[in-house]
Amino acid sequence: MSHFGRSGPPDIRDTYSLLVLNITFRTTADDLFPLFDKYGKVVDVFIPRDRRTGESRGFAFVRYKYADEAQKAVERLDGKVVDGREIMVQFAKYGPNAERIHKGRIIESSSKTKGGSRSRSPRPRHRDEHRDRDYRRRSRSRSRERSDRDRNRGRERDRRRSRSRSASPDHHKDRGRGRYDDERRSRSRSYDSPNPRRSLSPRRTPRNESPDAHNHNESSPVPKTASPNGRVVDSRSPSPRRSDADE
DNA sequence: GTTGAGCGTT
Repeated sequence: MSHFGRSGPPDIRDTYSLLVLNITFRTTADDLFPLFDKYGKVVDVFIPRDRRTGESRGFAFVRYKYADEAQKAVERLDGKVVDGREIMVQFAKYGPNAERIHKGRIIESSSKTKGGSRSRSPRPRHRDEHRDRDYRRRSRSRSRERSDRDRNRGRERDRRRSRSRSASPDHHKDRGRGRYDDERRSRSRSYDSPNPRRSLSPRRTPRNESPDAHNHNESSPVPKTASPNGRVVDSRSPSPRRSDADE
């Protein structure tokens, strides 16, 4: 789905994929193409977008025809400020089919049965990792907090993130229980009180006519329960007055 | 209208 008019990947037989990160959400392939094409022959520029919203995910894939040009583009465009945002250009590590990529080129996994785990290098060496690492670590800390907070209202976003970076497999279990627990707690706070009768007592609304007020007092829609003491107790409204008198 | 770690489409 690039501006080339071709559907899907054009030809990945001898192309070198570059991953462009930290780009703006409004940056399109057309904006990156002229930038990358100046440093070499760009075969295709693809920007993954969200299936539902269709918004850009913040990164793009640029495929070069030659590795040397791709390498040059990486060193040239990496760190370049595009649209007011510093982009990060690096060789793609993973292919479209989850195939491993070596130096940007796709390597057939069937050729070699290498049990290379993707999480082997969570943070490949960067150009300036001595200070970049600390900077990014701090930045990610804030992100994590924000993500955890936003996860309460938007889980789909998180699901999209958890493609390979799944935090912990225990979350899927805790999620269901935690959600129910939250509801139960909320319910408990709302209804269950240290003293339910006192809670309902202050709810005196003489002017506010109850839903059953228009039903006339002769026919009460609410059955009244007679206490052993002989006192009539309303099962729906536990007699605020009596409660007040007793207490 | 927002967001900011990461790896991809017919």
